[in-house]
Amino acid sequence: MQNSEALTLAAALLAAAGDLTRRIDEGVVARGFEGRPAYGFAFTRLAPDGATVTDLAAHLGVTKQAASQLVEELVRKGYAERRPHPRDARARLVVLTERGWACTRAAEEAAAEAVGVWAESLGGEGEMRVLRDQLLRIAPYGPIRPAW
Amino acid sequence: MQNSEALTLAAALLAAAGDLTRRIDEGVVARGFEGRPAYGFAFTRLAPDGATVTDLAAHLGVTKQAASQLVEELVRKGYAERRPHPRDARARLVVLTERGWACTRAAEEAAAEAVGVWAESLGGEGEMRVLRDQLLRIAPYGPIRPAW
DNA sequence: GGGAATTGGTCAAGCAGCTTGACTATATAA
DNA sequence: TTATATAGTCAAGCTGCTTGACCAATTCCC
Repeated sequence: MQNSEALTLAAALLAAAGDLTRRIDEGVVARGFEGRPAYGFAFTRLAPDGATVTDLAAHLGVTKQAASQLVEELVRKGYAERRPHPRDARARLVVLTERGWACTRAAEEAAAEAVGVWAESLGGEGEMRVLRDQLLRIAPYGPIRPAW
Repeated sequence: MQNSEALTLAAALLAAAGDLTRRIDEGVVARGFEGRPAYGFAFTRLAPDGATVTDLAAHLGVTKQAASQLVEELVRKGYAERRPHPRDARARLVVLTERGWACTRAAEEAAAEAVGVWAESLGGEGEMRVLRDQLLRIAPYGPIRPAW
């Protein structure tokens, strides 16, 4: 692959990521939730059993101070709540509220909708799975932080 | 594709884009240039024949004020210069200097290097071309702005 | 056990990079 | 000609992040 092609790939990746992020955010807003793009990706970490601020920071690729501010925002808007951590009195377990779950489902729906549009461009869902598997092999657990 | 899978795809896309952006930026710095990630993507627009501030703003997905500040930065660092536009006295054509071309090549090299690492994970360059073509079909001319 | 080092979380201040708003100069349309 | 649109810049403001300092709880290790 030529050098210039590689930079084109990077640009395409960023354009696609930006497009998807925007579509998901718009979809969430259209479903009656107020939010910013980071919410959806925070939810994916909080969803199963909750997470600490430090976990969330690592997942999003920001400092724990920034993650703490995000959690404060989520709590203020009623999407999450802080509970004492069962095994560590320093830590607090951040879990989704019912409204948080609803917003999570909205984000997932919006994501599915956006991906559906893409599937048409690519000619089917099979291709989407291929794309997803390729991406997951590239950056399986990387922090989700595509900002410039 | 299930809704939760779609959100996973989005996360993987963002993680991959973030990983690549970081690698390219580090590679450019390692080659002796000071810069931030936006530079490389500005260069891809300026490279062929130059561009106006407004062109650049559209390409990056920011306001023309932000693009103007970026150009000011590029000029100050010796990567670009402003010339009178041949057919429009309001506009100014921003073109790369020799140092700007050198930095562009460094960015392309860094991108190729980063993509090379990926190619190993995916099992070959052919797969990378598939990935690139898929992404280009998804967001062919979208603005390059993956921030949250 | 007990002191040192580590870790989880928050408060405070600062800043980079973007935005909106206002304005000038040139170009285009009526 | 007059009015409207476009290219660019200046100025101010704000959002979301960072670094630095700090306290409380935990873990390490002798």
